[in-house]
Amino acid sequence: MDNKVKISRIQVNLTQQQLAEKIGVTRQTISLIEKGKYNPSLKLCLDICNAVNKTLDEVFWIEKGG
Amino acid sequence: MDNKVKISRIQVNLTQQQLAEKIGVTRQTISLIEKGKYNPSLKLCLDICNAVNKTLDEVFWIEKGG
DNA sequence: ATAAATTGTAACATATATTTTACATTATTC
DNA sequence: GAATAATGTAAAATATATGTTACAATTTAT
Repeated sequence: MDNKVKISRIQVNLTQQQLAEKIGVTRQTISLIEKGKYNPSLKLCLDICNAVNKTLDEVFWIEKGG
Repeated sequence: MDNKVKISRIQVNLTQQQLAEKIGVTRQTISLIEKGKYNPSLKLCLDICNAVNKTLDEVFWIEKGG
């Protein structure tokens, strides 16, 4: 479950805490998603995208092999 | 929770049942997602995209007002 | 119009995302 | 290097996605 949440978050200068609050979710949830240990809901993905000004593809799409 | 699963599925000539089997999920799950009554997991979204040859943005991204 | 296929939906069971609380570790600032 | 902020992580509780079974409604083909 790889993604680009962490890099996207840093690009808009948000801490996990701040992003979490902005979205209305727990800091732990953000942390686990960034670590790839959660399988987040679509709604949460969309909220994250919104907060970091990117689209789903930009944050959660992983190009398949080479 | 609007999306384009139904139209995407029809474009590749799959029934809900067939899509469900291809993904390894229940027909009901597909039905409810198409109806916008579920908030699917990212993994499931990715599986669906895979099955219908589209990206996350193409299937699950909703342009905001405008 | 009838039969068959496809889809909608409901109740209950199960798996798992998310919360809460709490503490340990790592990075940052002074 | 000490203090502070930021992050990683764990256990237990809760919310909710998904499975199972079953049946109704709708669509498609004959």
